[in-house]
Amino acid sequence: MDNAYYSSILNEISSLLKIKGANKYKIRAYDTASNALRGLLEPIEKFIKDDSLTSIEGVGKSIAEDLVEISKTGTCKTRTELLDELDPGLLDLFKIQGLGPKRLKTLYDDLNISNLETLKKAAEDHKIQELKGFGKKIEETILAEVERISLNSGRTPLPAALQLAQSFRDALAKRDDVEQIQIAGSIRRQKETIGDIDLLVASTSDPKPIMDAFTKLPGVSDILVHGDKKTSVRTVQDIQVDLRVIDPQLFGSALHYFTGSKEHHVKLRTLAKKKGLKISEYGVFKVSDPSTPIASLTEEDLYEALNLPFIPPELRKGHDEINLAQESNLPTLLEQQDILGDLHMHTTESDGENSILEMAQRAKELGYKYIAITDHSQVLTVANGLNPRRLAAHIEAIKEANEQIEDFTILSGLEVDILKDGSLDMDEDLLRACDWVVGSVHISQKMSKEAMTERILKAVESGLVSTLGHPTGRILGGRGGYEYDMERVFIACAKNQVAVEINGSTGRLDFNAEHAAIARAAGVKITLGSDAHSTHGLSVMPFALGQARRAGLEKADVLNCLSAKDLLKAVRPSVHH
DNA sequence: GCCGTTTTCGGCCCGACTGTTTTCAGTCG
Repeated sequence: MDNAYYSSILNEISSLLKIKGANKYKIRAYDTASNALRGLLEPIEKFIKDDSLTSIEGVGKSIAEDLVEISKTGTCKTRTELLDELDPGLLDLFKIQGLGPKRLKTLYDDLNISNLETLKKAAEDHKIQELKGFGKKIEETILAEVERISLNSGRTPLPAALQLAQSFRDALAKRDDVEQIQIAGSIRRQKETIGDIDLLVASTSDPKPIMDAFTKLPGVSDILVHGDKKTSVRTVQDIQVDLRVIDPQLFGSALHYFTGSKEHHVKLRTLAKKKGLKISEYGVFKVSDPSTPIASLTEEDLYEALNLPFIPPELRKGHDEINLAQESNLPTLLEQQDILGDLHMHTTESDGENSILEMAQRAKELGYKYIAITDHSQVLTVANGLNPRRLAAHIEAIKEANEQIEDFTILSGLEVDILKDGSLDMDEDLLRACDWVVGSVHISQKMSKEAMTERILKAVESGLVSTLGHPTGRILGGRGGYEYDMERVFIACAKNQVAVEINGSTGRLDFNAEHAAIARAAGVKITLGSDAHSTHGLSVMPFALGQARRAGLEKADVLNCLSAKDLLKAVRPSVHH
């Protein structure tokens, strides 16, 4: 069981406790612990073995006992007792906007509503509006929400959400009364999937016309909230967009508030309180003087008022970033200009749309010093993968192209398939002849965890692979990826000097930040690759960068920060000696 | 339920908006 599983169980307990009407701080304790587990760099089993669960911030005696039980049985008494008492179908009802724990409890107690079906029936029969605290409007909302949820649910991949956010941002930026506009929320934190889009506008004029215009933008299907300071709409893609308009003097504190995460705010505001300060979207205030903010213009000012260094948005997860900031141990995050090359791309030789030279020229325009050309190997017939004869010729063609471009290096390479038995889909001497080899699993993804682990280990131990390409195989918002013992693979990668990739292609973002952070902690180096299939595709690198930053990676962790020469020395010691 | 260079008991972030109210609870972020 991975940490995400433990985290999800605690989260479920929290939801059940809410319906039960438990103490809200007890509920929060389960939420806090759930979030803390997501930030761990080592498997929970390790903490259990060392009897050190309570060293995790937010995990005390009770939750530690729950976790031990979960490791043995997959569940725990706290959870099973709640499920005996409450219907598990209730958990689905949390997706309905406007229904929180209190109203859900009323519906459950008074009308025995415990799932979406019974909820829909009761709303259609107009039973709900008769309940105390409910009315006609809520009943209508419920019906609309049940319909919406059955059609669509879940989070939107970051790349798609960013595109939508930018279109809203650009539309509003044209207005004269909009002095400044910025995308905040989980997009700014580079979360790989997005729940809703948050936009912040700075304006000295009346916010109302701005918010009215916002509700009338193309693509808006519903207006959810329309107040003096905040407006929320839903788009035709069923994504919620929140807009807040604020005085420019308060932009920093508002941006900070609107960027989140919620967990970061709770921790930071608790710290502020201990210092006799109060933080809100309107600034940092002394408790003794709640009328004049001591910081509000920039986020830097806000952190400074708390005697902290600036914490980049990507790190604001409510994990250990505030502690690190207090100790001056925050990582110096990787920047775009630190990335000297792109280490995964395709050309017309397999399934790409552009030539070697076209890719190189575009990469040079983007500011890179080198690229690796990594077309597919032969088993991927659908992608026109290369057999040994064609690869030999391709290596020559890459060398020729390299002669035709100045102050730039084109590395010859291959994205070689890791076959079902762990062997590599190419002759060994040709793999040795390549500068750079991305080893990837594409075919036969359905196999047992044990077999997949052995398969990948064999490739890692071959000494021929530079980096593992899109290491989980997951598709963002699609299939979940194959399972294997990541800890064992990381240990082997560190030992054999094999890196792991953060693949920036918009459908993948694989590894994500959480996996990359765990890999780094295990001593594994990271590579970034666009997996571009055209010159256009080279521009997705910021997504890989975003995951790297969210993982807390520094220059020293990422091989793309090395020169082409040093890069090759960092991997495959038996090939490059 | 968790936590503690103020505390092992008594706290636990802060504000906007809506609908159902007659001054506010519930929800959301």
